[in-house]
Amino acid sequence: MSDQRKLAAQFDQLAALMEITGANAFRVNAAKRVSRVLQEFEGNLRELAESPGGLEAMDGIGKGSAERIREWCKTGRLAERDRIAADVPDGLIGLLDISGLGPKTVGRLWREADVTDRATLRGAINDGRLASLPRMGAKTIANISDSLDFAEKAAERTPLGAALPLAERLCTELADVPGTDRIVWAGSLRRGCETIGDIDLLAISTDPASLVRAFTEQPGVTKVLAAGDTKASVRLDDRIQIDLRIVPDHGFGAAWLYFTGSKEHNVELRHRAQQRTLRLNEYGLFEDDGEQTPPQDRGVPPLAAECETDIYTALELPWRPPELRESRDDICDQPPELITIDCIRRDLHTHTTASDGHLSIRKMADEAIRRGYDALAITDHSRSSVQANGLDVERLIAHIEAIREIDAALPNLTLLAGSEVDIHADGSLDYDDEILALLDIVVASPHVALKQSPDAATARLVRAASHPLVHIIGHPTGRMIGRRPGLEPDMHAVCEAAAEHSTALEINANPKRLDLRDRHVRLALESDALISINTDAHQAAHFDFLQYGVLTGRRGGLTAETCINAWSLERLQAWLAR
DNA sequence: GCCGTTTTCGGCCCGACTGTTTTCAGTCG
Repeated sequence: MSDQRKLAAQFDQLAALMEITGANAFRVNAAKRVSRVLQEFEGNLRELAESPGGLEAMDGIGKGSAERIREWCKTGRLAERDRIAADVPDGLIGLLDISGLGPKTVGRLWREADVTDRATLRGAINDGRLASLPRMGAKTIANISDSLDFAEKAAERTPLGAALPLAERLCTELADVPGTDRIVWAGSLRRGCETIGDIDLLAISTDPASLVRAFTEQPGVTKVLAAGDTKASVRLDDRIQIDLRIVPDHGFGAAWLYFTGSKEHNVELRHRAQQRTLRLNEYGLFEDDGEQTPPQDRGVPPLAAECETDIYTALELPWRPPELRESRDDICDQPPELITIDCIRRDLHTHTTASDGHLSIRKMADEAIRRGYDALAITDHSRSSVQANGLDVERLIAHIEAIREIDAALPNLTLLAGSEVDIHADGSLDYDDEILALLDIVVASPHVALKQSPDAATARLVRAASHPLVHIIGHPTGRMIGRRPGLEPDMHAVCEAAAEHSTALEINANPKRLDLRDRHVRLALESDALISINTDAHQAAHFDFLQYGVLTGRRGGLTAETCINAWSLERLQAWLAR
């Protein structure tokens, strides 16, 4: 793990420990913010720590945190974290992840019921210790017990690739409930995050009670967490939480903005409103008349509420696409014209039965035609990928001929004969140059030695990206979301090398990969490197992964101009032949 | 702890829902 990721985890622990011990909430927030900043940071933390004022120049890092970061670089420890951790059991931090348990309750459970982790919490529920505490009624205890079960079953966040189809299905079904005029998703799903904590739905309805009833009584609901007039929450299949909010139609934009977040983006917008003596909440943007009671409860008409654009405009800001509403995004910057799924004209990384795909060349080509693509690259695995039935030179040459033959028979689709060539641990490639020269397109990808050191990974990817016959670096880090971290190269160096040699970096759209990830796309664009969004399809349905790759690209600020899949075919072919 | 076009102190987003208590604290997003 990189320095900053390790240190971010330390700051996260520090924040949790501070919360449990009742530290000032603003100090806790500051520590959480430092953790976020560090997770986003790409670069050499130790170098930055040594340059005077370097750390302090980062938003959210002040004098105190800068000192702590320097301390960690020197000693490998955060003394303040260690000091608090000496008094507080480790297992308490894990209790904060249990829905319904906040820092106050966890602190009480520890001090008053000797709870130190999930196991002792279960024990305290079973032996009645919890019930003896004040403000611990039967319902509260039952809820804690349920949440404890749930936390053990659904430990992981839901991948974008599972959450998006689920949200689409729920919206389609709930749209049929009488009185429902509109229903959409918001939250991290709308922002296109690679994993989703819970799904947020937002609806306009003339009959909220019916909608809430349909929502809480739908098949698969294993727990109703809340069911009010405007808000309901359920757990579905003991797997994921779904929140539903119902708002009046005239305030839809304000609500959609609010529930899309991110939290940090909302805070910034509110702050901007305050500077203008305005007040922003989920009901709209109002004049701030100094009254305590919320304006919507006093019949005060909002200055803007109906659509998101109105609110941004009233705050003298450009509208921002949801994918660019993270803490790293400056609300004042003019967002670029982001790429859309309609811009994509072709897939440049796919597999057939020649290696580990499920369909023939012809069937893959038919699918590409069905989707309106102008070209398709067939890029089966190279010889080292034995587990994937990689092609030796003889098979590859025959495969190239087969691809060219089918290409000749297809007037409306250009088939590109390619290969997904393994990048060896040292950065050399799995075929000799004279073989690579026979191909229309070369996608070079790391598949093995994914635990090598950052320095070795950097050298490996820089070497591959600098190879004159390589067009695209496929899934550059080899990470699998939630399963393996993959390579952790110096991405600046990789992007610089890619830009210098006009090699494109892939956003692999498979939702298990999303590699490049969003922040790496940003780095690539800052270096003027090209991007390619590909699905790595092994069967027809995999072409649908495209949407996840596009979302990831958008989160990185990608435009059609920089994405080779959106170029005209002539431009692409000139670039391939360069 | 961080920050600044009310800048070195004083403020830091704001509302819904639940459970338990009876006016509100805690949690969540």
